[in-house]
Amino acid sequence: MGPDDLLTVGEVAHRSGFATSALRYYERETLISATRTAGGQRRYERSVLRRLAFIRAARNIGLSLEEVREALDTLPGSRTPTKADWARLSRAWSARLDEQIRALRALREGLDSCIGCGCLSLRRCAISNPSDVAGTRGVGAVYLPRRLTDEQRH
Amino acid sequence: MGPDDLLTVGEVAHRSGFATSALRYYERETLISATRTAGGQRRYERSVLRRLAFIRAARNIGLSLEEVREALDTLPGSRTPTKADWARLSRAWSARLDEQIRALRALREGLDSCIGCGCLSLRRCAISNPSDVAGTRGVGAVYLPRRLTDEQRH
DNA sequence: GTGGAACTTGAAGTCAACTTCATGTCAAGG
DNA sequence: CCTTGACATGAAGTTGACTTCAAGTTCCAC
Repeated sequence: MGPDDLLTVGEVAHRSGFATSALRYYERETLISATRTAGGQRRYERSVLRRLAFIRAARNIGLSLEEVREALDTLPGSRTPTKADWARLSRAWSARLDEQIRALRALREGLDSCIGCGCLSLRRCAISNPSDVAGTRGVGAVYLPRRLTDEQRH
Repeated sequence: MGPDDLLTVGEVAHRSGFATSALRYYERETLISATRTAGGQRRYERSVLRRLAFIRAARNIGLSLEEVREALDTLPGSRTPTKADWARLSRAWSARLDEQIRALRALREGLDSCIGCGCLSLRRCAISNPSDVAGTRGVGAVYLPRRLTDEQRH
């Protein structure tokens, strides 16, 4: 009956595009799971690949792992998730993307008017206003990612 | 002739919206500078406020401090930057914003088609494809920021 | 001239999402 | 049976952009 259909970390890493270290990290963070061989090595079911695809997609869209976990937790624990399950999760992203695009456009419009006067006024300029749309709390960019066009992978 | 027109860190912090710790950090990173009193306390010229407004705007748009530094370094060292100087720097952002919006729209379209089938296929789905548009190198989201609507400041 | 708020410093801590390292064990082809 | 590549672990390191801390100093209104 074949080799029991289970995948090693190396195989999962190769097929998912994640590093093995990332897979171990995701396991610690309870985003994925695996059975173990008698010797203690991980063995993954095929379904982990779709789960990892979801994780990558979510990360691409900008969700934190915490948010990914929350989403994954809404999957039925009893049965293998269906396409409809995944579609439901993905659908929620659409609104999020719309919102982000909207925010970006607003920022761009503000920028256009700022360029006209070169002001960047602390009080009037929407772009540089600290208490305005952008709540720069926490780490990193508020509106946009870095390195959008930097696609090298090692 | 008035109190010499110089600002303390506290004043600059209050008027710029940055924490004093951030101002010290920016100084270490040579993004801003200050003179000192006989006793060693910082005193800022008013022009630092516009510089900080630029920094905040750039951060809102998603530039790293490194990129901000590069931009600021193109300002003339000899004279006080004019509105035209600031406008020139801001203009460069417009293209960047356009690019980011474009990438977001592409992502959204891909998502729409993915929702249709619920696939998230590792091979076919543009959204979850590891080697596709998103080169998830470095830290954080590739396409989008987190916490876009989370505006609390403390 | 004094009290206390505001300032100074370097060092260390934080956060997310991993990666790297050192050291040791497992699995399977020859 | 043996070798060797793949795997295991916990601890520590990385990055960017700061914040927090401890301990001491300065400024200035009264």
